[in-house]
Amino acid sequence: MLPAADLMEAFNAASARDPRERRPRRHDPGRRDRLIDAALTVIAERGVAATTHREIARVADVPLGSMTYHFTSLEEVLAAAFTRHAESMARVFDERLSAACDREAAVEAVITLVADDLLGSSGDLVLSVELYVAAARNPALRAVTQAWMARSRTALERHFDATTARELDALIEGLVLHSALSTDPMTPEQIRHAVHRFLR
Amino acid sequence: MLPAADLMEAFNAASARDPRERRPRRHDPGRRDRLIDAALTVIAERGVAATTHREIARVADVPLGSMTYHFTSLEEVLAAAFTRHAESMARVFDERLSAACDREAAVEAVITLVADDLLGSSGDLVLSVELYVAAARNPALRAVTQAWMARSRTALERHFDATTARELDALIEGLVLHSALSTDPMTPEQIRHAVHRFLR
DNA sequence: ACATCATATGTACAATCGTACACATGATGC
DNA sequence: GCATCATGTGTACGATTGTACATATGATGT
Repeated sequence: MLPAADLMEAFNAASARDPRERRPRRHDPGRRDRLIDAALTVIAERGVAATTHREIARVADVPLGSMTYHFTSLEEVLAAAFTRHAESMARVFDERLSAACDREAAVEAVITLVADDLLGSSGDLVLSVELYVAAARNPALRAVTQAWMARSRTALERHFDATTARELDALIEGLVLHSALSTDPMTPEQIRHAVHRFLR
Repeated sequence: MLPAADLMEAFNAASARDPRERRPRRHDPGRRDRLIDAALTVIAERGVAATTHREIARVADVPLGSMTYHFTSLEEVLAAAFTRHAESMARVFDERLSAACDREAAVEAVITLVADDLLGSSGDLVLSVELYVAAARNPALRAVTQAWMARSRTALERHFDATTARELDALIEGLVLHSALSTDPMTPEQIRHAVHRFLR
């Protein structure tokens, strides 16, 4: 066990440094990327409303000034963060569906997508809803969501006709959102039932 | 045409009163209700993030102090506003479905619900998504959404079995949200097609 | 008539915010 | 080596916020 003095020193160095001493300059390439990730963490945990320069900087453990150096405004941070989130979501979508070789496999891919990927991480779900709200009032973010939706629809069209793809996309959206907001989320079996019913 | 002086006077009286003169006291029963409506207006137009005491007071044309008199906190305002919104939505749901006397009419009711009621007023849609986000971090609001979902499901169960009701509820959610976020919203015909396909 | 008190109004205050900006430092190209 | 400048760091400032609170007024019951 460490002496109390050492604990205090470690504590100060890690999080609550003595404000009188300047923190050592760090060589930190890719800090901008880390800040975007930190922004996503904050948005998921606290919401866009609580996402401030200072909070992101605290999570990323960088001084406040670093935010204004890497981003010209808070809007730019949010745009970068949501763009990364949408890209990440779309990639999962692409991968699942391009791995399916026939229609039956595609149906299974959709079920896995909803039950595992989308409902599995509550953080991603919250991020998506936060994005929807933010997009309602920010044209740049609206473009992000539309690109994302177009991409997921295209992925579905590898296996389904255009009309089915669009309807299925909506069903997925509904199943995920509805399930996530409910006290008793739908089980994978219920998801499977709903998808099969629609595609039967 | 009014003289400029009269215009100025009207302007001052209506919105930008001379701060030196105290505004006349108004007998205003039901002001609390009006404030909740004003809050809903602000949330729909500017978002929860921009919903402040001062902005609501401005929209309702009451002094700031009136907000803190009628509500102990901003959270209470939001809770009251979203509760009213959910109640209003649920009522529409109830009315449409209780008016249907057989299953065929119920299907038509669902289609009307989505295509007309839900997609018709973009304000209500925005309010719903704002509520979802707010509910993600506020237990009181989560209870509001859950009560709302339970009620709409019950309304559907007047005409459909429990499993179908739940799946249909999710589909409705997806169709509305998906359609609203898209550049080209689904047409009533497309909505009809999707619902019929699911319930066929 | 008049006292009471729920309601209405105006203002102050500390906290927090986005952003600007001055200064420090070391990686990099020459 | 060494100058340069991209990057890192600390701090200040005006604006806005939620909330508290002092004061004003008229509807209501007696």
